[in-house]
Amino acid sequence: MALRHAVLAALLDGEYSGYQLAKAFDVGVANFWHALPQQLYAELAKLEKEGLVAGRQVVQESRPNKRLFHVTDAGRAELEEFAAAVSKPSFIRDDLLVKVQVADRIGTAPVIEQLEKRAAEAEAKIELFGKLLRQMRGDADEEEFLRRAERIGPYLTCLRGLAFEQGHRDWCLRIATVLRERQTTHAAR
Amino acid sequence: MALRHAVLAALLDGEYSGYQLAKAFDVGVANFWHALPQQLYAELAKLEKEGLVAGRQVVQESRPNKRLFHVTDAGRAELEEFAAAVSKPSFIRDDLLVKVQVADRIGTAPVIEQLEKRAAEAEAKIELFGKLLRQMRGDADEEEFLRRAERIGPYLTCLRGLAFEQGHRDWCLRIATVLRERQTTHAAR
DNA sequence: GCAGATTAGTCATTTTCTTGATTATGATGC
DNA sequence: GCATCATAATCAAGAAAATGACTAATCTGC
Repeated sequence: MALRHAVLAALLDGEYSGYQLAKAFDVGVANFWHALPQQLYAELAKLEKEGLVAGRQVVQESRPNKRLFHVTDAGRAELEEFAAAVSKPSFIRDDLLVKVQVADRIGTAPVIEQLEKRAAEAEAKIELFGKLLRQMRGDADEEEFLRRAERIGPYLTCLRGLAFEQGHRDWCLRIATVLRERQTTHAAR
Repeated sequence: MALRHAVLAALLDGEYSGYQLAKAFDVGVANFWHALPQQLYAELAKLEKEGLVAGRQVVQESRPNKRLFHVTDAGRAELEEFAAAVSKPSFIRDDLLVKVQVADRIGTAPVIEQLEKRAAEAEAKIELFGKLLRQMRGDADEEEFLRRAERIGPYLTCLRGLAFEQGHRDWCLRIATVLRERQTTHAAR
């Protein structure tokens, strides 16, 4: 029961269709969770059956009809319970780390390539998150915004996303450099 | 097929029993992957059946007997293939982020507590990783070590673990402070 | 005017991960 | 001397997540 609460959290800020949620939980903007469309549609169905969210049909002319969902009182209560419960620790789980772990034993070239590709992807996300943050806080500076604004949840999670991507980018570039230099100096193997 | 390669990677540095692996993949030292004992025993069984690892029985007197595993040539080939294949992007997936996302809507107190607990856990890991790094590089300074040492894979992944935990700790403390200050100034809700 | 992208959603299968319980022995703490 | 911890592993069940394929409409670019 994990995606469940992420969906409720995302729906707290308004009505969204499964499709819209899917976009938010996919590339980039997934600043606090990630999931595929199929998972979201399935989770929404379950949540609706349990009365934690409710949907309403919206008939569209130029587009397929859609269903917009919002959190019910029961859903809000569920979220409150969740927020008070102990959270499970978060672990890193990343293909690239496994590859780096063995890079010096089994050929560094392909790993270096991937590190640099990753760094570029991280860079793109950094820019995206930077834009989102600026958008959210408007004219105010950050301190000011965090003190006064009504709604800061999304800003705070986005900050974590930004820091994560910066750390990721820095590490990727550093490791790529280290491996590259060893390639030329160690020459052999 | 992901844990699979993490296990192969871990076994690259020597022979380990399922139990030993389980400890390495559990708390703390899981600097590049995390898994429970049951998963590891299951994965080892599969890997052995496919000939990617081989085990040998070690009879012990003062302890239950154990089986030590090592990577076979086929296993090493599998790892090489894996290292060259595209890696799937890494996503944050963390209960706490979900809670922060909704904290300002549904009671901040329990979330602040958890943020501070997390920060302390991160701090503990930071110290652990710091010790591990010092241990691995011995007398040499980092630059020196990374240029000259035979085996640097585990050092590099540990660096990522360290940076991740530092980022995590900093964010937790910052957000806890922000939420706490809002609690007193915003007073209401 | 047609290919391809975008919006909107569903179904089925498989893989992975988590939870919980169970066995057995020796070592360690008090 | 008894309780508990550490070593070493297995089994079963269930929840969660990932993969792949499919429908159907409209809008956009060339």
